[in-house]
Order: sequence, then C-alpha cells, then structure tokens
Amino acid sequence: MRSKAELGRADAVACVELLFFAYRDFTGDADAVLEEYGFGRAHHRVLHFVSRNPGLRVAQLLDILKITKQSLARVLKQLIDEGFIAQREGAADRRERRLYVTAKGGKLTHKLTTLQVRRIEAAFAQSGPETETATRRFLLAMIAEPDRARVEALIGLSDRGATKDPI
Amino acid sequence: MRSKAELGRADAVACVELLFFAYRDFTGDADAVLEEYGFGRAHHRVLHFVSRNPGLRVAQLLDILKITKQSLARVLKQLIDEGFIAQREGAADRRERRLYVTAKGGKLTHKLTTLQVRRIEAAFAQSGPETETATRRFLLAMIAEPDRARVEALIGLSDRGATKDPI
DNA sequence: CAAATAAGTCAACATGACTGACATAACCTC
DNA sequence: GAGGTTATGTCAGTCATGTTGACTTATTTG
Repeated sequence: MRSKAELGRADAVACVELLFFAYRDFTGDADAVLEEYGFGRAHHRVLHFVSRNPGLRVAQLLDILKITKQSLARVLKQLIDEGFIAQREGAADRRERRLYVTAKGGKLTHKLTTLQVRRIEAAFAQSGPETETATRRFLLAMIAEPDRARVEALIGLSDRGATKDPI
Repeated sequence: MRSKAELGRADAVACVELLFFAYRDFTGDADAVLEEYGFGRAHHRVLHFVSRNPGLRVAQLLDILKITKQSLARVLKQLIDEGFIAQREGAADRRERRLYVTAKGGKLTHKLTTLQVRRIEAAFAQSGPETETATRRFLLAMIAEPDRARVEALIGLSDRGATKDPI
C-alpha cells in the first residue's frame, strides 16, 4: 500500500516489461500466419488500416504508419500485385489512389484480426471483464498527441456501429 | 451495454489498435535518445534486461529476447566495446560470461527507463490510478505461457523490494 | 578421455526501415 | 493556358536487425 496515487518506479518498470512481453506475444500470433503468405508485419499493418478505412488515401496511410512512401511502396506493391489490395482513382481528385482490400485481402485480414482478438478476449476473460475499460483508458492515455484524439475518434466510431467487418 | 461479459469484436479490434499506437509511442521516447548513441531498440533491450538481471548468462538473455546468438552478438559486442556492458567469468562455471551493466551502461539505462516510466505515470495519472491494477492484470494475461509465469516472478520480486535500480 | 555445454565467430541473406533525387499526372491559381 | 502545387510512384543506395548454417574454443561433466 503506497500512500500516494503515484506509482513507485519499480511498479512502472514492471509495466515497461509487461508491455514488452505482452506486445511481443500479441504480434506473434499473426506473424506466424503472415509467414505462410510470405508477408511480414508491415503487410499486416497495411492490410489492417486499409481494411478499417476503406478508400484510404496513400498519404493518409503514410501518416498513420509514420513511415516513408518508399518503405510503404514495397509492401503495398506486393499486396496489390498479389491481389490483396486494390486501388481506385479518387472520384473527385483523379490523382488519388484510394485503397481498398479485395475479398482475398479482407479474408486474410479477418483471419489475422481474429487471432489477435482471441488473445485479447482470453486475456480479459482471465484478468476480469472489469479490467477492460481501465485498460482501454490507459492505452489511450499512452498515445501521444495529436494521434490520441484521432485514435479516440477511430475507435469511438467502431465502438458503436454493428460489426463492420471489412469483408 | 452488452449483455455479456464478452467483448464485442469491435471492442477487441479497438484494443488491437490501441495496443499498436500505444506501443509505438511507448518505444518512441527511448528511440530518440538511443539514436544519439548510435544505438537501436535492440541495444536497449539488452541494456534493460542485463540491468534488471545482473549476472545474466548469455543463454538466458537469448531466451528472454527470443533471438539467435548471432543477432545478439552484434549488439552485445558494440555495448561491450563501448563500455556499457561488462562480462565476467562465472564463479562456478568458467565457461559462462556473466553480463553486467557498467556505471556508464547503468546511467544510460536509467535515463531510458525514466523516459518510459514518465510516460506510463503520465498515462495512469490521466486514466486514473485505479486503472493500474487492472492494466497490469490484463497485460500479464496477454503474455503466452510459459513466459507469463516467469514475468510474473520477475515483476513480482521488484514489486516488493525497495527501488532496486540497477545502478 | 570423450561428450556435452557455453559462448564466440564467419559468411551469406531477408526484411523493412531510411535518404535523396527525380518522373508523371492531375489539380489549382493567376 | 502557363506555371506551380499536390498525390503518387520509382530508382538507387544505405542501415539496423533479424535469419541459417557451419565451425571454433574453452570448460565442465560423465
């Protein structure tokens, strides 16, 4: 029992390690499946965000992922060439290449998401369902502004709607 | 209000994204400092775990990091050459090269840890101190066995003792 | 002494980041 | 309509960090 609401350094260090191991295993499930397709985590991120935001522009995706367009180009090209992602000209601005997952891409994304969702659900089942709200508030608070607001809006939307799965 | 204690898929997907963004920003603070030293995240991980477990054997470190010894060799050699980590022969078994942070290495580790701890503390301050226990339980539950037990023991120890900072 | 173990090393390779420079098409503004 | 801006794509080279496979050395253990 510490007197203050403040964390001891040791407690915070524990969280550092928890985050490291939790994230490593969180991504591990999907990594294994991706390997079968010859894809990596970079492909997964692209699939995920395109699937979640159909019609996403390349520039927006770059902003979300915080990588350079040269880095994105390689994985995006592969995903397009192999038919997981499709591009369509923007209706208003024909310079834009709006990104969409194809049926094939949506299927893979769904498979990957399901793995991650399962681990999260299993974790909450074990830690107690009441830990969900707290965890979400903490994770959101960990995100640096100005992304926090954007993420809040992103997940805020999906919280309400029906299961708007990408496929 | 969902009728069950079960998460909706949309809620779990929200957690997927929260984890992605939270982890990205969590590591970002330290990455910036590491760059000044010409180090990367790999060096940070080595420093962290050696600092937390003085006298760690190479084989144990490999097991924690789940990388090959050839991968470790490169970063470890740099850290040793530049005086951040020291090796000492095992007392009982002279084949072992027990790893320790030097004063220099401890200082850097402390600096990096402080950055991460600050973000975590700021996050809890914002999400409410009552979210701490819940978050820690969730993160622990996210870790796959058999690591979960090991991590539990690791942080369990440090939870109690006085601030056993590595330097 | 032989075998197993702890660690180190050499070489080659893959992935996914990066910088910098430049190309193309479409839009916008004067 | 010319000229600048924007969205995107691409070429070329580099770096960090991971991989496999093969082999060495020192030491402990059976």
